[in-house]
Amino acid sequence: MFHSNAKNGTVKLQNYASVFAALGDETRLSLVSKLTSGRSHSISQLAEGSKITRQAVTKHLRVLEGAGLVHSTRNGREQLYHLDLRPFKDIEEYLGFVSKQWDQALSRLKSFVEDERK
Amino acid sequence: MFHSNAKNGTVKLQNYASVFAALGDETRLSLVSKLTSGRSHSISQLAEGSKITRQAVTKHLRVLEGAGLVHSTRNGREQLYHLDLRPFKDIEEYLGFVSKQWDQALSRLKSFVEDERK
DNA sequence: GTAAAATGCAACCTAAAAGTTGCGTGATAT
DNA sequence: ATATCACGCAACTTTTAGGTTGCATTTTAC
Repeated sequence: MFHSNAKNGTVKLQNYASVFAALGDETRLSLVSKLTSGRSHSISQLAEGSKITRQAVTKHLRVLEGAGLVHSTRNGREQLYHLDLRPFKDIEEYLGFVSKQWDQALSRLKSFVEDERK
Repeated sequence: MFHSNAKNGTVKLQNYASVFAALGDETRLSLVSKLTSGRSHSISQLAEGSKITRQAVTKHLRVLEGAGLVHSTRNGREQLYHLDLRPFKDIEEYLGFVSKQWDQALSRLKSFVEDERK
């Protein structure tokens, strides 16, 4: 199954799935929420106050990075993570597409029923 | 972490996570895509042509149902599934919220830098 | 009334996800 | 120079996800 997005790039369902899956975890959602501050955050910053270990946070960040939701750069001994909005926009668009399909299908069904009544 | 949506209901991050997680699987995404036709589909209908067993499809449908993305009704010996757009709208809104936070944070940072230069 | 269809349920298997501990290695502050 | 900070990596454990097979139950078609 395929679907073309705004920039006319063809995106496989698989790509969407990996982005959704990356966001499908409370810990990662709260990491994302911390990263919306605009600034880059180091792993230690992102891990402090957390109930899980720094190493576990690292794993989550790599899942997010694998889905393209964040990128990282090194600065001395720190690894800095920041958001990339593009995949967010992509799935937002996909969700809009699903809604649109559904709405159109419903209105087709509705007019079909109305035609049947005549 | 909390976030209020359009209908002023307070939604926990956990709820979003379960919706994202439900969509974070290729098989379930293609089930959703089948269900956008507007009509209800039975489990057997949804399973035919699939590489996995009918029982596995049932499990996926229950994950979707658990996240509120689909609902089911019984009709004789058939179990019919149909989409519910609300959770789709919810996470679409959440994604918009994240983008907005990020954009605002960036513009604050930008004006901060500009102030520093004066 | 019997066979076939549609489903539910339980037990089981396997692989992956989520998390831990332990240790090693560069950067940095003092 | 030497602690200490920030991190990477590897091994390991536990839990969950995804999938299967087998069988029972309820509808429905003929």
